[in-house]
Amino acid sequence: MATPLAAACCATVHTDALQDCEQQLPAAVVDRVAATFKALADPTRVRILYNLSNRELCVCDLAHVLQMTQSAVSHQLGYLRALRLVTNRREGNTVYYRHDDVHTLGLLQMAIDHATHTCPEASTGE
Amino acid sequence: MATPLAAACCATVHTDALQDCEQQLPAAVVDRVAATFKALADPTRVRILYNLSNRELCVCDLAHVLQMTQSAVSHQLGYLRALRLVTNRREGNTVYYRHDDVHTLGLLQMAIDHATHTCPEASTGE
DNA sequence: CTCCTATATGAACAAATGCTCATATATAGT
DNA sequence: ACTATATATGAGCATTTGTTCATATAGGAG
Repeated sequence: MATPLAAACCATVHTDALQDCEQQLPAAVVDRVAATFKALADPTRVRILYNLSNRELCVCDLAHVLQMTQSAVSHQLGYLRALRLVTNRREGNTVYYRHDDVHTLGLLQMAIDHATHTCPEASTGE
Repeated sequence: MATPLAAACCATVHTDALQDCEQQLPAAVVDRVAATFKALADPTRVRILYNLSNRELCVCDLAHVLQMTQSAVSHQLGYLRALRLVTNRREGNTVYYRHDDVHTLGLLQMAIDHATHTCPEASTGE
C-alpha cells in the first residue's frame, strides 16, 4: 500500500493512489475552469449577472440597483465582457447589457438555489 | 420607459427595468455564492478537488501528484477544510483527505465537463 | 461647432491571495 | 527520554483584485 519513492515532500507515497491519479486534467482545462469560477467569485459580479438573468439593463440601471458607482459597475462589465459572459448593445447614449453564456448562468443559478435553500433567510428580497 | 430619477450615477433610469429588479438576492446568499465560487476559482484547488473526487489521498500524495510543496498543498487543504469542502482522517502520521460537499463537487464537474468539451485537447491526460 | 449625458478606461491604492520559508505540532519508533 | 516523519501554521512577500478618482470617448441636442 505504501511504498518508498522519491517524492516532492516525503519519502512514502501510496503508489496505488497515484495510479488512480495518473489521468490528470490538461492544464488548459484547469485554467479555464478556474477562470470560469473566478468570474463568479465576487459579490458584485454575482449580483450583476443575477440581475442580467432577468432582463437587459443599462449601466446606469445596474449602478442604481447595486448602489454602486458607474465606474465600478462599468469596470466589472468590461471584465465580464472580456470573458464573453455578457454582450452589450448601444442605443444612442445608453449601452444595454445582457447575459451571453448559458453555461455560466446555469452554474450561477445552481449555486444560488443551493445557497438560498441553505441560508436561514430563504426568500426575503433585498 | 425612461424616467428622470435621483440615481447613483445618471439622471435617467428605466423604471420598468428597476421594477423587475426589486427582488434582489439577500446579501447573505450573494456572499455565500461568491465564497463558494471563490473556493473553485484557483487552479491548485481545482486540481486538489478533482483528485479527491476519485479517492482519498494524503497530503504527501497530493503534493506529489500536483508537483507542489507540502506547505502549499497543506495551506490550500486548510482553506478547503475551513469551508467544509473536504474532511480529513488521521491514520498514524499521515492525514487522508476526501471531499465532503456533493454540491460543490457537482459544480466543479459541471464546469470541467463543459471546459473539456470546449477545449481543443479533449481527453489527453496530464 | 459647443455643451451635455452615458459609458469606458487608465492610474493609483488598499485589501486579499497564493506561494515560500521557517517552525510548530503530532504520532511512531527506538 | 530522543529522533524521525508527516502535517499544520505563522510571517513575509510578490502578485492580483476591486474600488475610487480623474479623464477620455461617443452620441444627442442646441
